[in-house]
This record gives sequence, C-alpha cells and structure tokens, in this order.
Amino acid sequence: MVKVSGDDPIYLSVPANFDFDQCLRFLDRNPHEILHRVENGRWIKLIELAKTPVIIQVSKVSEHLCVKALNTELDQEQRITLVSFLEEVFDLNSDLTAFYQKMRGDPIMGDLCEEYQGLRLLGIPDLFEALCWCIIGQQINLNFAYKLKQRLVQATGDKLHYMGRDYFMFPRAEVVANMSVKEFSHWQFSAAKASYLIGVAEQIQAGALTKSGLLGKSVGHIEQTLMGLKGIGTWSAQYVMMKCLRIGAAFPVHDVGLQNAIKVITDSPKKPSLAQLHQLNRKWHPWQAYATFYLWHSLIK
DNA sequence: ATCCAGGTTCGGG
DNA sequence: CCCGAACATGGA
Repeated sequence: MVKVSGDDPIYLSVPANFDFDQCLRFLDRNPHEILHRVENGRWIKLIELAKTPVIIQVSKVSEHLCVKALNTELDQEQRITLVSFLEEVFDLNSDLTAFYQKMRGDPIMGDLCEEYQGLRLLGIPDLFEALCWCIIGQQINLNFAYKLKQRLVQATGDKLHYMGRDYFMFPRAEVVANMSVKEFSHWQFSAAKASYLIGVAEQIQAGALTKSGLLGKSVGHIEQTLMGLKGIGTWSAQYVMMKCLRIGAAFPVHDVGLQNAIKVITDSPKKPSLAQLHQLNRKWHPWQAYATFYLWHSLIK
C-alpha cells in the first residue's frame, strides 16, 4: 500500500459502459443550475464531508475518474465517504449490459442506447433535496424550476466563497422547516409549493422520514409512504424512487417529458396513450428508470 | 391571447 | 373510483 497524502487526487476506475461526457452533458443542461457546474470537462460541486464543506472536482483521465478536493485536504474517512457519494451520483456500481441487451432493437430505445451508450442515471443521493426538487418542478417548465431552486438555495443554503466564486449546498431541512409560506412568495413560489416544501422539511427534520428507513421497505410500501406526504403524488414518488432510491423499475408514466420524448422519437402526431405507456412499463421491466432517463436526455437541446 | 410546462389536491358526481 | 377545477408563473 502506497501512503498518500490528503491532497493527492483520488483515482476511481470506471466500469464498462461509462461515458463521463454524456453524464456531463446532462449535468450541464441548464444554466441556472446552482448546486454544481460543469467547466472544461470537469464537474465541480460543494458537498459536506464529515461536517466540513469541500469543493470537489471530478474529471476523466484515461480510464479513471480523477477526484480532487480544491479547498482542503481530506482524511481517510472523508475520502471513503466521497467515493460512495460519487458511486451513488454516477451509478458506478450498476452493470448496464442487461439494459442494453433488453433494449437492442427496441423501436423507442434501440437507437438511444447506441447514441448515449455509457450515460448513467445521474442521482440525487439526498432524500430531502430529491423531494424538494420534485415539488419545485411540478407543473412548471424546467427552466423556471431551475430559477426557483436557484433563488431558494442562494437565500437559504450553506455557502462557501473560494477563489472569487460562491459555491452552494442545498438548504438543510431544519432551515426550510422554520420558514414561512410568505418568505417563499417573493421568490415566486406558489403558496401550495411553499407549504409542501415546509411540510416535507418538517418530516425529514423530525427524523420521521429517512432514506435508510425507506430502503428497508418493499417498493409498494415506499411508494405509499412517499405519496402520504402532502405534495408528493404518483409522479414525484416515482421520481424519488428513480433518482434517489435507485429503484430500477420506477417509471413516472404521467411525466410530460417522457411522453414528449416518445412522441418525438416515434414521429407520432400525439403523445402515447396511458395504455401504451403501461405496455412499455411491462416491456422495459426492470429498466424503466434507465429508459426514462435516456428519454429525458434526448430532450436536451 | 392562449396553451403548455418533468403535478397535486380538493370537492363533486 | 373517476373528473374537473384551482393553483401561480413564465415562455412560446
């Protein structure tokens, strides 16, 4: 074992079927994204490791991901936590072979899988953030959703100023739990969105809702628990299962992005019917979440 | 102006 | 159980 110092980069070997640039393309799809940025083929983000704010920078160097902490040195524990964080975000431990096998020749997914081969389902490991992002994005266009998130995060998230730039983290649940609907209103959040966010924050803060608690349950139970939250319906429950809990068979059938992508790819004059979508749900099992993500990717301009 | 956005809740048949 | 309306706002 070679002794390494705390500021040496971490090198992660990437799995087969991994395309960092495709991942970056998704991560960089909106200019108002406040929780990370993509620059010169690098992914840069502020995260907390053992109570310390750390700016991480991830790039691809031959067959490895090169991970650096920009503002501090990391101890062994922090490095381990960081690696599992990246494994979660980039879904490094999934083998996509079966996915590509299943989709080969599929009229909707066949070409997409070739074009985007190696794209990973980019995750949102934090349950609170995933739930909030659902609520923020409901029934409004994505660009506006990113703006709303930006205002919330800039006003309430933990911040680090480093080398002339500001880096933000998603607000802690206890901060959001103690906010009022009125505060949200001057960031143009509807009263409904604001109260849903506060309610979810209260549940998380109280410890009544945890990621590990959910992961120990059956898929049906998880779905029911999530939908029991005010503001979380079928779409949001599936979204959280996809992006946070990494349940492969999650499938937000009502998602307009999903439906529009299918409409475009099949060159159809109208969106697919619910019956068609349920058929795809069965056909693509247990890779519905990945299929959905690839379809979303196809919508990036 | 009108319609659609990565929906959800609520009240009524 | 299913259906329409209301919710707020921005962009095409």
